[in-house]
Amino acid sequence: MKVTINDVADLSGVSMKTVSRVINNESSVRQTTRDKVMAAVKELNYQPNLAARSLAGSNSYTIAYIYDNPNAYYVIDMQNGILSECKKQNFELVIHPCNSKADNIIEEITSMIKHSRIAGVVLTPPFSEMPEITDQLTAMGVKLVSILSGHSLAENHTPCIMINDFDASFELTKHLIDLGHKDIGFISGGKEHKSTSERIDGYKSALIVNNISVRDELIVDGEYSFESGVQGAEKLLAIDPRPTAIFSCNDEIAAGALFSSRLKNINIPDQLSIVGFENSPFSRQTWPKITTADQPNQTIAQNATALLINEIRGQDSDEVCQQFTPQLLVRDSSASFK
Amino acid sequence: MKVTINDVADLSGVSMKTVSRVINNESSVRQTTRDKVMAAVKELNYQPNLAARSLAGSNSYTIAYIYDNPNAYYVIDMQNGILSECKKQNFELVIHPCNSKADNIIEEITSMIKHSRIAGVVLTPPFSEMPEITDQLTAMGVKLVSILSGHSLAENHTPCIMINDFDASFELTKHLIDLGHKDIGFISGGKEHKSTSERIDGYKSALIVNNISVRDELIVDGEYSFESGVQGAEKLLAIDPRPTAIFSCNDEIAAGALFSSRLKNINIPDQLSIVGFENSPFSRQTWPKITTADQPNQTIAQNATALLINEIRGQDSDEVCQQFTPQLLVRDSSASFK
DNA sequence: AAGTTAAATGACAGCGCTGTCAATTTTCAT
DNA sequence: ATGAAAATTGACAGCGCTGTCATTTAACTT
Repeated sequence: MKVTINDVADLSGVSMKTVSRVINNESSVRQTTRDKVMAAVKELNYQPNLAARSLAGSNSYTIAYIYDNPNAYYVIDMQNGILSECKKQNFELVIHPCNSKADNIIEEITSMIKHSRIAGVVLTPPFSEMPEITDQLTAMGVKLVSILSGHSLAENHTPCIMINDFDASFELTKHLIDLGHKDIGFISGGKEHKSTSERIDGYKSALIVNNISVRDELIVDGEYSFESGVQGAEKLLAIDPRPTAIFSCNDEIAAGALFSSRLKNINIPDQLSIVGFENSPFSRQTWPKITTADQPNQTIAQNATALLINEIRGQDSDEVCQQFTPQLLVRDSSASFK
Repeated sequence: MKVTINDVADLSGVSMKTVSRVINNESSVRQTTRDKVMAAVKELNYQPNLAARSLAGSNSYTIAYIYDNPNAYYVIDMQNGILSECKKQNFELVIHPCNSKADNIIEEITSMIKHSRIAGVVLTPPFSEMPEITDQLTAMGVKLVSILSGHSLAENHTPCIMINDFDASFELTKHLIDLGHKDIGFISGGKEHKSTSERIDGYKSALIVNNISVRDELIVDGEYSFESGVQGAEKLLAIDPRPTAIFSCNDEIAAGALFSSRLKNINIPDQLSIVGFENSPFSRQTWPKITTADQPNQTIAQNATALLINEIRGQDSDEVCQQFTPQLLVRDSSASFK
C-alpha cells in the first residue's frame, strides 16, 4: 500500500541513503544511478513521508502565516495565495492568528515556531512593521518575508513585498483632479498603520504637483471603519464651501462617507465624488459602486511565498524584493465636477 | 532547549509511555499520576512533536477543514474555532478551500486526504449537504463532523452540529409580531441553501401560530447578497399597502433593504422595521444597526472539532450531535408599529 | 602499473513518539 | 488474609527518513 524509501532502494538496487540523496537533489550521485532511482520512484509512485523527513532532518518543510487583522477579506485572500504556492512547492502551511497587542506576543510566536518546526514565516502588517518581531525571528534563524506599505525600495536584504500606497494614492487623487475637483477632502485611517501615512503623502503630493494648496482642515483623522467614514464625512460636509470630492483611506470609510452623504441628500456622484482604497467587497456592495484602487492581495501573497521558499531553499535569486502598485479602478462614485 | 517527552518523564518520575498516555488523554491513568505529569508538562512548557507523533502512531493527528464559501467572515470564524480546539487537543489543521462545483471535486478531496494523512474532516455547507461527498469520505474511513442547517435532530450516527434556523427564524418573526407588525415581508436567500428553506418555514410558522395569514406576495425570491436585498426591498415596498416590516434572510440582504429604504426616504425603524440573520459584521456597520439572530460560529466550530476529535480517538460519547439555536439580538432597526 | 586522491555509495544510529505486550500494583471477593 | 481479576505502568521495538562517517569505486598521477 504505502511505499517507503526502502521499497525504492530495493527496486533500484541501491542503498536507502542513495535514494535519499536523489530525492533531495544532492550532488555526488552518478547520473546513471540517479536515473535508475528516478525510474523506481516513478514506477512505485513514491512520495516521501513529510513527518519522517522533518523528524530525521534538521530542516522543515513547513511555513507559517502569522497575522492579526480584523479584515476577514484580506486574511482569506492572503491565505489563498500562500496556500496555492505551498501546494505547488510541496510545503505545508500553518496558520496562526494572534493578537499583536498581547504582551507575551513574542513568546507566543517563538514557542509556536519551535513547536511546529517552522522554516519560514509570512508576515503582514502590523507584524511586518514591528522590528521587535522581525528581529527576534531573524535571530532564531527563521526565514521570513514581509508584506508592507512603502514606496522607497530600501536596500533590504530580507525578502519583502512593498505595496506602493503612495503612488496609488497619487493616482487616485489625480483622477479626482482630472475630473475638475479642487477641494478634495481626506478621511484618514488609523495613524498606527504605515499605509495611512503613505496614502496621505500620495494625496498631498498629487495636490502640490497640480498647484492645489494642501488645506489641513480638509484632512480629518479617522480609523479604518465604516463609523469613522460616517463621522469624517459629517465633518467635511459641514465645511463651507464644502469639498466636492472625498478621498477615503479605505473602502469601509468610503462606504461610511457614502452613507453619510445619502442622509444629507447629497447625490453621489453628481454633487460629490467619493473614492475608496483596496477594492474590498465593500466597494462593490454599495450603490453606487465605489471608485477605488485595486490591490491584488492573492497574487501578492503568492509571490511573497515564492520568495520565502526560495530563501529557505538557499537559492539566492537576485530578486529579493518586489513592489506592487494598486491600480486605479474607476467605478460609479466619482464624476466630473460641474 | 527543546523539551521532549523524556524530560517530562524524568521530571515527573514516570515512564515515557505514561506521559504519552496523559498527553493523549487516554483512560487508565491514575488521577494522581495524571496530575504529576501535567505539573511537569506545565513546568517545562512541553509540547509534543507532531512529526514524531504521526510517524510513530498509525493514526494521524491532522484534521482538515474543507470549505467553499464566499463569505470571508464565516470562514474566518470557523477557522478560528477549529484552530482553538486543535491547539487544545494538540492536533494539526490543514485548510483546503475548493470549488464545490468543480467536476473532479471528489477526486481532489480524496487525493488531498490521502497525501496529507488526514484523520478527520470538518464540513460546512454546501459540502455537509452533499451526500456524494460525505459517503465517499466515510467509505475511506475518514471521520467527519458536519455543520448544517436543520431542526429535527435526525437519528444520525455521524457527528454533526445542527443550526436550528427554524426556531431562530420563528423567534425573529415573533419579535416583529410582538412589536405589532402584521404585514411582514420576507426576502429569501438562495434556494440551494437548506438554511433558506428552514428560515422561510420558521417565518411562516410564526405567522400561523399568531393567526396571521401567510401571503405569498410578501415572500420574494433572492439570494444571499446586498444587491438582492436592494431589489427585494424595491419589490416589497411597491406593494400597496406596503409591509411595515421586512425579514431578510441574512444581514447582507438586510443591509441592501436598509439602503433601498433610505433611498425612498423611508425612515428605519420608525416607518419600517428590518431584521437580518447571522450577526455578521455587516449588521453592525450600518446605521441604524440591524436587529438580527446571533449565530456563534466560532463556538460552533470549536464544538464540532471537539466532537470530531472524540470520534477519531474512538472515545464513544453519548453526545454525537448538538444543536444550536441562533439567539435574537435586538438592535436599532426594529421598532413597534404605530 | 602502482600509488594517490577524489567521487560515489552504504552501514548505522537516532530524531521523538506510539503500539504491543509484559510486569507491576491495586482492588475486590472469598 | 489470600488469590484472582482488573487497573495501572513500563520496557522496548520501530515508524521513515537524514546525518555522520566508514567503505568502496573511479579517476588521475608519475
